Amino acid sequence: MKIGKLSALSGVPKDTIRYYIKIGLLLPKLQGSLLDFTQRDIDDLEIIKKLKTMGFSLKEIQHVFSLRFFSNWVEPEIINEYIYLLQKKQSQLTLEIKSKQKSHQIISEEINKLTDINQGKRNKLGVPLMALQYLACPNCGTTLDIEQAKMNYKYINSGELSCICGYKARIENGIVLTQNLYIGEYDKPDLKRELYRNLNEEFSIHFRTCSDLLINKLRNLSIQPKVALEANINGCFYLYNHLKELKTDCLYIFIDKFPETLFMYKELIELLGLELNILFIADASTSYPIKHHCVDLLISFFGENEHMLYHENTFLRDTQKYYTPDFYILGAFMAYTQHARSKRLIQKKYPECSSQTHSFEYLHGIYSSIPNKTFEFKYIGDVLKSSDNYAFSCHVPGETLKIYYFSLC
Amino acid sequence: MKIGKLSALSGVPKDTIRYYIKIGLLLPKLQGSLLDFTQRDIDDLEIIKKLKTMGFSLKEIQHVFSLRFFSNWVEPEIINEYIYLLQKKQSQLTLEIKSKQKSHQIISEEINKLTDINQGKRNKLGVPLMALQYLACPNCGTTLDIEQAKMNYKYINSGELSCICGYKARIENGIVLTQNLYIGEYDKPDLKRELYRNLNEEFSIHFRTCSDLLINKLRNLSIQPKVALEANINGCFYLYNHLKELKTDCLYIFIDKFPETLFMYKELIELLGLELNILFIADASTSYPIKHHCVDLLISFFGENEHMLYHENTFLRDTQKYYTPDFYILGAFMAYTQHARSKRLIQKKYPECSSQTHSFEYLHGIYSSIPNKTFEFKYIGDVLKSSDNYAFSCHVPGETLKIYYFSLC
DNA sequence: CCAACATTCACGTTGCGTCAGGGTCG
DNA sequence: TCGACCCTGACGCAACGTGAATGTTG
Repeated sequence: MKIGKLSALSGVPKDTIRYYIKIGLLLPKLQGSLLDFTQRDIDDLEIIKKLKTMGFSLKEIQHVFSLRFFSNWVEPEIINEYIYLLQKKQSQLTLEIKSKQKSHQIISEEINKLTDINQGKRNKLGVPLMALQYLACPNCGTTLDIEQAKMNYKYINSGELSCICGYKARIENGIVLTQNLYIGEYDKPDLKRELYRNLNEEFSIHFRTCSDLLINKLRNLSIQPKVALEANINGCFYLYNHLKELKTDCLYIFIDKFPETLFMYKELIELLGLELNILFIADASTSYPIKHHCVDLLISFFGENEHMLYHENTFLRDTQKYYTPDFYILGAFMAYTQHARSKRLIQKKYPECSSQTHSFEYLHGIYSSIPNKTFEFKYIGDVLKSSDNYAFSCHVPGETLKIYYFSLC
Repeated sequence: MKIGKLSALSGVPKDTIRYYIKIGLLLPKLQGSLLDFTQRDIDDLEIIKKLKTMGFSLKEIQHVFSLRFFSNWVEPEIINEYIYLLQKKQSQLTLEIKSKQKSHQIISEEINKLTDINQGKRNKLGVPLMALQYLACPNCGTTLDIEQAKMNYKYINSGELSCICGYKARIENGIVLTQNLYIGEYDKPDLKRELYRNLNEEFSIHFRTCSDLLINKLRNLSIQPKVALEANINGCFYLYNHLKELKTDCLYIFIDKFPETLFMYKELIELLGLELNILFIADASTSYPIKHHCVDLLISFFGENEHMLYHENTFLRDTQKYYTPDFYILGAFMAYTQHARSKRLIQKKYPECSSQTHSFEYLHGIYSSIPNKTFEFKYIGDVLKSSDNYAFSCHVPGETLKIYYFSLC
């Protein structure tokens, strides 16, 4: 009988049979180079199957086979040894069963804990009163009037913002909505946070490494910021993952072109029950209703990558007017080499894209040219392949996407 | 904190921690080339431990970590996904528990079956009546007288054998005991069959391969033997492992220098309940109380190796007178190369040993010189290392012990 | 200067699965 | 000549353990 037939007969894959032969569990005859199985081999295979269902390893089965082969299976000592093996295996199984039951129970406890988790305090957020001093008309720079405001002791929930020059905006659900809506067709709000679901391992590790570097830098800053800004949070929202570590005496301005994205994150942040001052602004331009020269920290976690998909210049240049003289930037950036095909794919997919997209040299040039500031960066690693929907779905597998952490102080 | 401290603190081996780092589960800071762990790493490690006790694989833990890292652990969708993972793991555990319980039960059944096994019929053996025609005085070749015999319809259990020349032997417990007792000090009866316990794998496989070849040859012989002989069974007893396959119309003569060994095997064989004609002879010489020219099959399964430890010549030469003209031999032999140190160790340990011990060339020469016979052999494989107590405890590890199957027809 | 740490690298474990590359048979 | 078999050999997985060779620190 050839191997195919034995396999069909016994239900054991051919490779497995060959493996058993290799380790000496089965010793079929050879006809030339062909294996030739007999009834003995069929019987042996059945015994192997049985011992395997009992939980024996192949090595242990070897041992049983050798007992069997050299003993006619009648010698009391041998039978007793076999029974001993069986009993040992049984008690081993008992232990394993107990351990698995324990695991089962621990999981039950964990599930119970989780169903409680959302019962914690919930902290409804809005435009913090302390943020009002930073609001200003983007056209004339004067303070904005507020009408029909609904508020509590700490937050404004809704109202109408206006300037004598005619600029208008409103607060809805605690979020500042300007009249600069995104009308492009090349981006959509990521309300399911899918970006964070399909992270491949390589990217994820570099991502977290950057993240660690950034949070450590933030912790050890000699001067703590008063006003921090993170924009383009639909693309990647760094501070969201570190809210618990943030100081409460700072104003955090989170800007995105999609109100939906902001609403989503606001609700999620409310679940955390934190006492943070957060100003959410929905605006698709770079003319924000905030005062000039008041932001002293910019978080740009792949923010420049995102920004330059829709603008020719860097976010830094487009928003330069908002920063204090001694502001600083912490961020991360991903870059392709100059002539990477991935780059051209991006430019095709995003027609508004900068000609300098994903160019670290360009970023370096711009950031280094800021007077009185030091641009520092660290090369973190390469990603050779991105998951679908990631890196803007334009990463040609095999091309190196370099990940950088940087700071401008 | 350095790795040693974290290891001591958490109870997780250093190598394991390093492994977790390698696969990106832990991402500690680096200080030069030294790892520097913080509270975050301690927490992560605790979570890993917990998830592992729940039965998650490291890859699954990776996934949980990524959920945790990117979600603040409050987003309902993420929490639900985690709960889903937990539940999936639980049902997987349930399946595993059931499977193990099944295994446990199967083992119980097997143990029950085994306790019944020895209840089978038992067949008390003795000197078969049909063997009497082959008994003869080794001195004068005449038939032997039997006195004070105890017997049933088939076997003689005890009695006194004598020849007019003065030769004496007796039957005790169904075994023929001559007056040639082993008085040497270099061998002992192996009543625990320890030889077969410590077989290493390599040897075992070759052993079984030889065994298969031999039994197949035996099955396919054109002329079935009438009288088969196997001696030196204390060293290795081939036919014992194949009794169920033997024809019942043949006389099997099993000879050994130790009555104890024969008694042991006789009892074991009785457990099998077979209807075989077996003549057990205890004799330390090669002058057996059997007729000349009556044996037509000799089984020499490493028998020559054993014999030549105590005799200068081969067993074949020493017992040539007992064979019919058209007898044949089936056997196996193990050999060292000419100047192997293992060989010299054997000669030191067994001072009565042949100068040609373990020499396949010598065996080949002797066996090939038998007129009208063909010596065929097959090289089976090498053994580089023998277990303790095996190959006469003289195998220098690394030296090749060659295994041969052979036949003389 | 030595011991006690640390690092990287590579290979072994178990029970196969999965190619790649090539042979043989009808 | 093609497909259906067969062979050997190598590599991969999980979760580390175990060395060896080679720093680094107190």
